[in-house]
Amino acid sequence: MDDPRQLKQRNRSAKRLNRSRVTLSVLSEKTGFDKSTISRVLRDDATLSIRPENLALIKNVASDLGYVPDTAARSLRLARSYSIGAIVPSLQNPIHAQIVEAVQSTCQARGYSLLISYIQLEESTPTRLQAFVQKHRVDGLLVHMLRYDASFAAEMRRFPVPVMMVNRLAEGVANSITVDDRSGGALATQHLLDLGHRQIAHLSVASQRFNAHQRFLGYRDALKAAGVPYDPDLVVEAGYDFADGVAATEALLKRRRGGFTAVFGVTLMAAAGSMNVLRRHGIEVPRNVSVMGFHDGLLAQVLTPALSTIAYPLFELGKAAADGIIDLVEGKRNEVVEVLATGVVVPRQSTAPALPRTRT
Amino acid sequence: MDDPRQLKQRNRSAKRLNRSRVTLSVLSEKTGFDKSTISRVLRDDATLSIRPENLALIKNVASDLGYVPDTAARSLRLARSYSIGAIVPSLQNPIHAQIVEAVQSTCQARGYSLLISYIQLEESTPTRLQAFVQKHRVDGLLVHMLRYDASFAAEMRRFPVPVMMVNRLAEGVANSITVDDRSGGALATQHLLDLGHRQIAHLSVASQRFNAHQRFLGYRDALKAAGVPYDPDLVVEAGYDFADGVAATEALLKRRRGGFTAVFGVTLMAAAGSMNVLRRHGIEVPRNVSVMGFHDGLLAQVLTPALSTIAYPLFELGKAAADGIIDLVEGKRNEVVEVLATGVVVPRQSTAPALPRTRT
DNA sequence: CTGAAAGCGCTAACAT
DNA sequence: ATGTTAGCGCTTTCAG
Repeated sequence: MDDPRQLKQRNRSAKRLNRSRVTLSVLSEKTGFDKSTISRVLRDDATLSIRPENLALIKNVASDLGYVPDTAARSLRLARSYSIGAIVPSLQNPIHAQIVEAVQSTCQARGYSLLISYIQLEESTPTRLQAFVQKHRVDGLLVHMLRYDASFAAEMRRFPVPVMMVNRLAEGVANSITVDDRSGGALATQHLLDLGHRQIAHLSVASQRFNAHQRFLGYRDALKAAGVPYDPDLVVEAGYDFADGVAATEALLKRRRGGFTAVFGVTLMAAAGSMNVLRRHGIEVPRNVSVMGFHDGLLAQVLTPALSTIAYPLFELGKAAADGIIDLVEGKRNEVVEVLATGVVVPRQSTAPALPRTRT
Repeated sequence: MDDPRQLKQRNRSAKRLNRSRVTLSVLSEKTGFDKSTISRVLRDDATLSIRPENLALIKNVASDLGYVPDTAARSLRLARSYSIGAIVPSLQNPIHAQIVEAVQSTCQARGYSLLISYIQLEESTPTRLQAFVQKHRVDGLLVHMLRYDASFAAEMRRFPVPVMMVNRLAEGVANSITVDDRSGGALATQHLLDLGHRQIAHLSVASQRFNAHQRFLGYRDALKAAGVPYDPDLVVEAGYDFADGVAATEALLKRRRGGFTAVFGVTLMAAAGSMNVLRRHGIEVPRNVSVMGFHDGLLAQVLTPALSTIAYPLFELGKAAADGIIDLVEGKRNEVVEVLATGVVVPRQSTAPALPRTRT
């Protein structure tokens, strides 16, 4: 009864469909033990007691035959899938790509797989998210979005599985993980103040709903703390992209030609746009004007001059998100509200001490 | 019998686990029809004949209740999952991110979901890939890799599901979709030749196994066609990254100071590194030296001067890959070997006509 | 220390 | 024009 029996099943015909999967039943036939026993052995079920020799036998046969439990059957039986769903706008944005990678590796480390869906913001109605959850039986949902509206939050609460917002302020939604953009904005501004700059322009963002608005508040915090009066004329509402940085800086130059010695852009891209315009106008960076970005990335290093910026805890964000949602799923936590500290100033070539008496 | 019966199951207790799923059985109770009938209705099974009124009834109830078929049960029953696995090295690389997005949207459009796995090259043994396939029951596998070795190819052939290489030359592996890098390299070189350049340096790549080697061959093709003798001294073996571009260009400058009027980098990043070094040495781009990259992307537009480059059919690549693997899965094709044409020259500010008589 | 049985939700073959 | 049945591969009582 302990002896593995040899079964011949060499139907290696052209039909690959026929290729018999190694299931528990197969292992049962080979080893003589019951499916249920084998299942428990392979899952290291502590409640099972079995002779060490038999345990070893079963494990060996399983690994020799390359047994891999079937996720579908498992999900069906357990009514859960050991997978997490992530709603992501686009991976083109390296910020998101980096977060997603961290999420993925953390999930993997904790035995979950990650199912990514690129539902666009407009289409991401609760109904669609519900359907996604139900269809794939994901155990939890991570939502990265550019913004969200309030009615959304209400629906989120009565979701069949835990939901968590990533990198978004989420009033009304129970679980979220964000970064303290405000103190990040202050940090960036402080860096410029430390270099002696007093006329610091800020390329901001239109809506108060965006994260970036917090950076603006941090900008004001730092000015205030340094006793530098806030001048609304130095703030231009822009956006996240290169083109936004270009447009905002053009506007700034038109509005006050030369009346600033530094620019703090909301974004790497916006700052890059700014540098581009400055150079086109013959304004040298950092000699005449210093430029500071936000977020770190390849882009910052590749620009000439390399962009000074704030390192943003993207990896930590992704990891915390994955850990958070899995904790929720496993009931290890009932609520997750985390605010990560922003990173650190990464000084590079785009910022330099303010020229004394520069009042062009 | 046609009348929907009202069932009370309002156990909206704190336990969300209890929240009863809408399954075929539930629909069966509500409508009075059998599960199997409902299943066939909902899948628009052509072999089923049913009264239009009943069909409508069933469909309505299903949608009212928000029925969503359970993927796990379906996979188990059908022994397939309607999902495609993708083995990707990293999404940090925007090239990959873009391809993956195209793959994803194409899969979605054809009713498949995409399961991404970041198995690293070193870990991507056939055994691991097998396990991945078996575990998730993916119907097909898309493999993006930086390189592969020959033994790999052999194992690939007897996989339980179709496998396809994306953007890799794959001798031995049946299915692949690649881009004609060679003519792309020729195109890039031709652009510089057209501008009057004759001393065109090329930052190449070390191994012949890389795609980029094809670009080098294209470079030689174009030179030959133009009757410009190939000078090995103008070719520096580098790599894909910014730092590689920096190092290679430094080497080039040391080797022959000024003996070239243009640089063709294998990559956007390498070209960016090159521009950086050139500027540091006081060599103006494009006035003194023109620089040409390969692949298009945000990066190219953001650099100053904006980088001239070759648009690469990234989206098409992803789409063709997804379509190919799904065709294989569905038996619509038995083999997929596609080579896409490279894109087109995107001229920007980093290339300009060669100065006449520049023989520094 | 181990086995038998039931059932998750679905679909396909075979009944009516 | 619809219903019945069986079973995909797994885990969980409950019995020995």
